[in-house]
Amino acid sequence: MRISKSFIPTLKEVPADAVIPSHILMLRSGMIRMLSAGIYSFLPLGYKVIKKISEIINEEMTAIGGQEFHLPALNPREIWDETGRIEDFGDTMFHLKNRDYVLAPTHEEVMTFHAKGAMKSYKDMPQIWYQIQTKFRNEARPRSGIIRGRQFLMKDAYSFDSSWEGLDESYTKHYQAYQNIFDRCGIKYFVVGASSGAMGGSKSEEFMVKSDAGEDTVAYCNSCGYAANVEVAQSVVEPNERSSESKEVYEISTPNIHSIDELCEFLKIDERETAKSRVYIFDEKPILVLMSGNDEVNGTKLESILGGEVRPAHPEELVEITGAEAGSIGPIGFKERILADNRLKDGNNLYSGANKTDYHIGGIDLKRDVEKIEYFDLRTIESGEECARCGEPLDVFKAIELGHIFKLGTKYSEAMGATFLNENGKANPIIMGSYGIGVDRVLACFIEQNYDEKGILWKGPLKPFDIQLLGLNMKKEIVINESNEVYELLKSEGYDVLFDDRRDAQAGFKFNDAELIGIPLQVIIGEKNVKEGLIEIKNRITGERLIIGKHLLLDQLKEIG
RNA sequence: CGGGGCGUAGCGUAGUCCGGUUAGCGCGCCUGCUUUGGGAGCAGGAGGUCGCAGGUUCGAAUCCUGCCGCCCCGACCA
Repeated sequence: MRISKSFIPTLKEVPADAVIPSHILMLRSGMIRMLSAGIYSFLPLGYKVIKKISEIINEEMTAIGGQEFHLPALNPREIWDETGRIEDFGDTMFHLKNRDYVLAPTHEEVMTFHAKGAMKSYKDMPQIWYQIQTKFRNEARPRSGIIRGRQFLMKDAYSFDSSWEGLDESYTKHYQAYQNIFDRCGIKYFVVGASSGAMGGSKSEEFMVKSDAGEDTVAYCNSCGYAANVEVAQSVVEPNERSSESKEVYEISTPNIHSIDELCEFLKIDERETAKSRVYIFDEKPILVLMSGNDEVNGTKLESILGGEVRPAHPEELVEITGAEAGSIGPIGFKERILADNRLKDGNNLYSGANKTDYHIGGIDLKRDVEKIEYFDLRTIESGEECARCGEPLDVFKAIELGHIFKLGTKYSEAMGATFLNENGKANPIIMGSYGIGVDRVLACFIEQNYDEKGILWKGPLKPFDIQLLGLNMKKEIVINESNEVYELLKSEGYDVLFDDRRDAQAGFKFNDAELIGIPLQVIIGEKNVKEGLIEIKNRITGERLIIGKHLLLDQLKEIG
């Protein structure tokens, strides 16, 4: 493709609104442009890569028996009412104003709708159906360029099985297909156990990419490979030691002390001698959650223990419930349910709030003084804690979710009445799985993992072109002729070539553009070399230059690769 | 949704606190000449509802009010 006839609007300067590398580079290299917050257009160069990713996904899905669909983004509200997910999604779902339609954020409902009545017999299954299409979510805060948008390209697959063993098989197939897909794309990733959240179902795993731009936090053990979203991650934390003697409970005046750090500073004590209180509302009733020191409550763990959603109590509610403001709340005298983290188990001589603003209580013995107390693993784990599997220190870092596979079970088939007849002629709900990949995130993640100060470093099958051909002075007849000739030659050999044939651009300008776009191989036609029958090949990644006789060009390119 | 920042030409920005020429600069764009292996030089030129609306004032990019948009942190996130 000739650049002079293409639309590849590169930018020399960094757009003010872009912050993370992939966003900056996609804008600068002319792959995307923003239309509105979280809504991006793919320009030809960007879309070309998207299609390459899609093609890899298609091949791997076909390999496990997947069949591609094209589904409506516009959905009647009823099918979402059937599964109750209008409420689950809440404000995250887009609703149309002038007709009772929603914009689909995912496609369990539509796929189940089609499976219903079509999968009549156990003989009709297994099936794997998938699509690669735009999804819509009314994200409260889009961010990080393409990584979190209000509309995004997602591949989602659904498996339909007549038995739980069949689901296991479909799940395993997808797991393997996903590994193939990400490996082929050249993405460095890892797999974590995850919470299935509002999707429902039992087992789920996420394919993650380590990145500061990520929105998930994961724990990873470099030693044994244990990996889990911090929502569910566990570590070994021994309960605090119990002193041999319990002091009496006593009240302390602690004016303007609101945090554990302030309390420790004020009383000259260690944070492990304190019990932090958090009040949550579950099922319209308050629950006190006690944590050791500054340990953070893990909301996901709390919700799975309680079996439902919780929310933190508002400041006004705190006063109403406990009689004290935040910072002075504690277990002594708290009349509702009390949960405590395992680390506090049977602790004594603890300091906590007095349920009286600006007062704390010391000498608390949880065993003696707090009758109804239930202990659970409620902590959010931290970097450096011991791996629950092998005991080595865990690494905790941010990551981007690229893929997510779920064993859905019968949540959707039951809700929508999608049943089949089994061997005994009995109607059973179809057993489903759901498997997603953020296609445009694959692009962003690849760039996050492959760039330098000059631009993108493409390699492998995602590269938008094989070779960038630079004609350095396209006003000189000799360079024009030579580069046109080389262009035709490379094309005829099957290379996909981006030909910088711009007449007015300076050499340095072309070099910088080529490095920004980042095609792995550059073939450079300069006047001096042409006159000596020479041609230059440059490796974008290593910067290595080779000047060779023109007749050796094809051999040399084959050798490189 | 809470907190913070920003909005001036296609891009990046100065000016805004403290109101007062014709809103300035760099890049890009157009014309011509020169240059041609690391983001060219000279000359000439085009391009602005200063986010929108209202208000204060003799006078508003600048002050006030409301709204909209974008970015960052947080909350939320199948």
